[in-house]
Parts: sequence; C-alpha cells; structure tokens
Amino acid sequence: MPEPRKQQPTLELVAERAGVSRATVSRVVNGSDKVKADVVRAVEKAIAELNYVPNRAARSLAQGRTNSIALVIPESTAKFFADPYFASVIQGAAMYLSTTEFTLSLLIATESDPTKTSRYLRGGNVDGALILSHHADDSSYSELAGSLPLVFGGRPMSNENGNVFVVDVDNAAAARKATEAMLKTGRKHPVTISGPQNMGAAIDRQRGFEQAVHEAGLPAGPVAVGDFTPDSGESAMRELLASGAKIDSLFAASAQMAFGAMKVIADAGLMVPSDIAIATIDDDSFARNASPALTTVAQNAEEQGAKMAEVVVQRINGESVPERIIMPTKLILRGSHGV
Amino acid sequence: MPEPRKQQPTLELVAERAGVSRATVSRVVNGSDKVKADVVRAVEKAIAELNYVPNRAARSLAQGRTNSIALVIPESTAKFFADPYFASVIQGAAMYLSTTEFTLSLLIATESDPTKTSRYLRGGNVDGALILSHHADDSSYSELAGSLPLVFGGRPMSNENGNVFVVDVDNAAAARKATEAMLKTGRKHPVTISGPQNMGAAIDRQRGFEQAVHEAGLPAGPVAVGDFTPDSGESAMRELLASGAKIDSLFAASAQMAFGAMKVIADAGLMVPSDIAIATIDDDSFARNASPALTTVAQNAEEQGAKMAEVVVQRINGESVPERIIMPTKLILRGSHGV
DNA sequence: TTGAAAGCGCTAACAG
DNA sequence: CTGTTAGCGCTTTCAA
Repeated sequence: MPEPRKQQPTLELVAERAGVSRATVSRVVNGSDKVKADVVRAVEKAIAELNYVPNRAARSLAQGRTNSIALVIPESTAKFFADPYFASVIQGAAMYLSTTEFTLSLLIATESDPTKTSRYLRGGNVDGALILSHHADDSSYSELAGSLPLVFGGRPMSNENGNVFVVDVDNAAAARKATEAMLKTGRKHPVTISGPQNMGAAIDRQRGFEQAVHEAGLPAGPVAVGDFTPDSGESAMRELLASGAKIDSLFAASAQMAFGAMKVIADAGLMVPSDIAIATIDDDSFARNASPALTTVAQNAEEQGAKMAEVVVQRINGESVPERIIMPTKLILRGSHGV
Repeated sequence: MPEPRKQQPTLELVAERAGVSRATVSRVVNGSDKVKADVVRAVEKAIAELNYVPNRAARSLAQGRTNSIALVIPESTAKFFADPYFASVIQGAAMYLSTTEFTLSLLIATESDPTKTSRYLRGGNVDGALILSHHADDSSYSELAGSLPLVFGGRPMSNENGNVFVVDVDNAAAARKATEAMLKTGRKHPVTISGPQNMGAAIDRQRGFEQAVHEAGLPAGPVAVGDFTPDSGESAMRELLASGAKIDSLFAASAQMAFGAMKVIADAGLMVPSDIAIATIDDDSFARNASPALTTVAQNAEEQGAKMAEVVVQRINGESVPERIIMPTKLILRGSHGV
C-alpha cells in the first residue's frame, strides 16, 4: 500500500487562522522587520498550532534559489572515503551548513557518465558546490566555475585562470616543517614517500621536503610514490629499502603511508626512530596510534571543510572573498622523528 | 559583484524550438511512451541543443515529491565520523542513490535543537530518510515513521512497534562467531570490551560473546565498557588488567577498541596471541593494520548503506519490503586469535 | 497522440 | 505596515 502522504499545512491555512494575508505570513516566516509585533505573535501562534513548515520546493521556485549546496566527490575519491581526512572535511562542511539555511547534497561524480554531475550542477539544482578532488586534474569543473559559485578543497592542478576559489593548506610549508624537525636530530640520509604525481597536494609536499633537505645541505635521496593509503606506504617502503640507498630518515606524505611504512621497517628489523626517523602529515588515528606515535603536521580537515562551506555561502550571497585561503598547520612533535 | 545567475533554458523554450507544446516536452522528459517517435526525436534534439536541464524545484512542486532522501546523523555520532564504519555506510548509500533519480542530503541532527531535524523531515522536504544512529535510543524518530518512510541502520533500542524498518547485521551471531574462533584455541579465561550500553549493536555483541562463552562451558569474566573508539579500548583494557582477573583471551566489540587494547597489552609486556588471544568485529584499517592483524568478523558497511538506500527507495515507491533485513557477516581468521 | 489550462506553495513587486 | 496580484517552471487532468 503506497502510504498516502500526510498533507502538510500550507501557508494559506496559517494565514486564515491568523486572520491575515499570505503575504504577511510569508513576511513573518522570513523574518521581515516590517510587521507589527502583535501580528507577528498571532502568526507565530498559528504556525505553532498548525505545526507549519514551509515547503522548500515552492520557496526555491519562487525565489530562484535552492538553498542547497552540493558536495562533489569524484568516484575515484569515493573509494578513499575511508580516509579520515575526507570524512572530516565532509563533517566540517555539514556541521557548518547545519547552522545556516543551506542543505548539503552529497554528489558522487560517476566516471562512467561525467556529464551527469555537471549537468546536475549547471541545472540550477544547487546554489553552489564544494569540489573535493583527491585525484588528478579537475579541469572538468573549472568550466563550471563560470555558471556557479564553486569552491575547491585543495589546490586543483589546472592553471589558475581566475575565478577559481580554493581553500587549501600550505602543503609545501607543512612538509618543510615536518622534514626540518626530523633532520634536526642529525639525520643525513633522508628519503620520502610521495603521493600521486597528479595531485597538487602531493607535489607540493614533495617540494617542501626537497627544500628542507636542500637547505640542510643534504643530498636528495630516492623518492617512492604511493597513493596515500597504508598499503601503498608499505610497498613504497619496501621499494626504498630494496633500492640499497642509505636511509636514516623518512618523510611520508601522509600518516597512512607512514603507518604502512613502519610495518615494513619493523619487519626489516629496524627501529624507529633510532635506525630510521619518521615525520609525516595528518594528525589522524594512524598518526596517533602508531608506535612510536608519529611526529606529524596537523591540518585540521574539519576546519577546512567548514571554511569551504563558509566561502561558498559568502560567494552565493555576493560577498567578496579571497580566491585563495590557506589554512594553518601545526607541527606536532611525538616520538617518531627521533631525539 | 553578486554574480548574475546565468539563466537556464526552460521547458517552454524547448517546446518552442521543437514546435510542440510544453506538455509534450514534459512527456518526453519523463519518458512517456505515448509520444510519436519522430516527435520524441525532435524534442530530444531541441533539449540537446539548448542543453536543457529540468528544474528540480518546479518539478517537486508540481508532483509533490522531492526526489531527495535525507541521511540523518545525530550530532553525537558526527563526532565519530572518523569511524570508518560510518564513512562506509554513507558512501554505500551515496553510491547507490547516484544510480537513481534521488539525491542524498546530509543532515546533522543538532542536539541543541532536536526539533529542527524532525521539522525538516516532516516538512515535506524529503521523500524518505535514512537514520544512522550510533548512540542511544532514538524514539524521537520513531514517531516520524508515521509520516515518512524511514529506514534505520542498526537496530534502534526502542521497542519495535511495527512500521520500523531496519537494515542491520546479526551482531549477536557475529560476536558469537568471533568468540568461538578465539575459544577454539583452548582459551579458558575470556573477557570482553563491550560498547555503549544504550546501543543495540553493543548489547547484542555482548550477548553473543556471553552465549559463546557459556556454550563452551566457561565462566563469564569481567566486562569493560568502551565507546567503540581506540582510546576507550585502551582504558577498558587497562581496567581489565587492573581487575586482577585471569585473562587469556579478549573479545572486543569493535576493531578500533581492540586496536587500543593491544597497545595496553603490549605495554604490560604481554604478547598477542600467546598470552592473550583477541577476536573482534569490523574489518577496517585498524583490524588490518594491527600486528598481529586482527581476527575479526567483517560486516560490509558499504553494502549496508546501499541496502538502506535501496529500501527507502522501494518504500517510497510503495513496494513492499521486509521490515528487518539482516546483512551477512564473514569471519576472517588472522593472527590475533591464536593457533 | 497532443494541446490547453489549471494549479503545486511560496515570494515579490506594487499599491494602498 | 499589510493586502492584491502575478508569476517561478513543471506536471497533469481533460478535451480534442
């Protein structure tokens, strides 16, 4: 039995009950300050009694805005959903928006039909969108930026042809901080496990590492590439160890990879930090639960998510916002970087 | 400068271009089979040329359905967002819905204003809702079940007064399986770290553990309570060790807690599994990355999320669905349960 | 098989 | 300060 949809009270009903016009009810609902106080009270009473809730679709249609914001996640990224970083960004955005009139719609961008997402976005179904790209070059979205307020999480690879709003962390600086802390314990043979070479964050972190190494007057050791997952950290570390290069310190571009690498290091009979010092990025459960706990650079993903949401909302409201917002990072010294 | 919203082509425009009425275009868009083939072609051509996308709000208003589904997360749960289990459920639901005409709205149920969420849900803003309750008794939502198709993830504590649709795993059976595997190695002094006592899943798992222990003719050891996080696992384990009880095996109600417990066990100079065998539930990165890797019962959270979404959609479409769907679990033997 | 017309529930000028 | 009057873009009888 197709449950009959319980009929919601309409604005009209409230108007009748309060003895005013629909327009007035609408004004009260929308918090206009040009309604006499006693009328406001009467209307609010009627609203409460009828348990009235405005109809979103009707409102959207009338005002030409949807009050909803999309959070776009490329399908490839969705597979990395278990990455605490993403979960936190999403959480931050959702929490922030829950304090506004906006609703968050989760959109998985299927790779089989890439136009589906952009059609949806362009179709006036949302007022703005947050693009969370783990992977690659998202030039596909850049074009959309012309027709809709878009905010990217993390620097997209595509060249910044203006109008591209980004909330990012200073990955290079973060990597430099981590590496410096590690080298300060007198290490001479640093290596790194980098991230996917088509990701801005990965490249920036690698660059930061190399800068720190260079400034310390040390030679650049071998580089292994992972994809930010623990498994990839393991194989990268195996590769590094097999390379025969002398290694006394490791900067891993993500805590998950550092975590994976540590298992390989232990299996090889080496100790952290005495044999190999480690520093990384991300203060997640992997960093905290490793033993020794990982010296890392925290990047408050939750705040980043909240900031992204805040920025779209501001852009939707026509406020001016800087195109590039850099979130602060914090070095957290724990055991893994040595003494 | 408040970017002027680029005007989308309307149905009317398509109609003009195709030389038909709006009604016909609507029929084509909605896949009616009562439109002549050549007319369909003409309309589709016009749609493509204009890059027309139907307006969601208008459609909702006209048909009285929103094509969107809410995913409700209690704020308390949101804090546990980093729990890979939740992330996976959400991912599964989002992925499934991306193949349908429905959109997923993420709703954080604020505790400061609990009515906000239920008002939103009751306000006809969504066609159905998925309730993901980590915590406690959600009787608050049970009442809503009368006015909206609701599907719960995990058995809610409230008594099942019908009309409560649930997609759950057989937690008791899962716990029993894990415990049995662990006891089979000849352990005589099992203890458990349970979850929050106001959660169905936690209670069921504890019951499953107790059954297995009882069936093995063993005495029930002490029980410590955690909240499924690694940290709580640590303190629970410390408590257990401090209790002075003889312990040679541990069933932890979540891999995260098992992971935390292992650190305490190691600190106490004990070995897993020789001194203490461990079995748990959840095949997440914690289970896989512990050393030794954890013997556990996997519960495919992603599939559970997809199933939840599937069930709401079916209920929205008026199809009949069983009230209780139990997802299968799978025992995964790894090192931690002993030999 | 198609078109005309009447709304869906709300907001937004424009008067008063 | 409040009511009247048009729509927003689409679906949906009802006729033709």
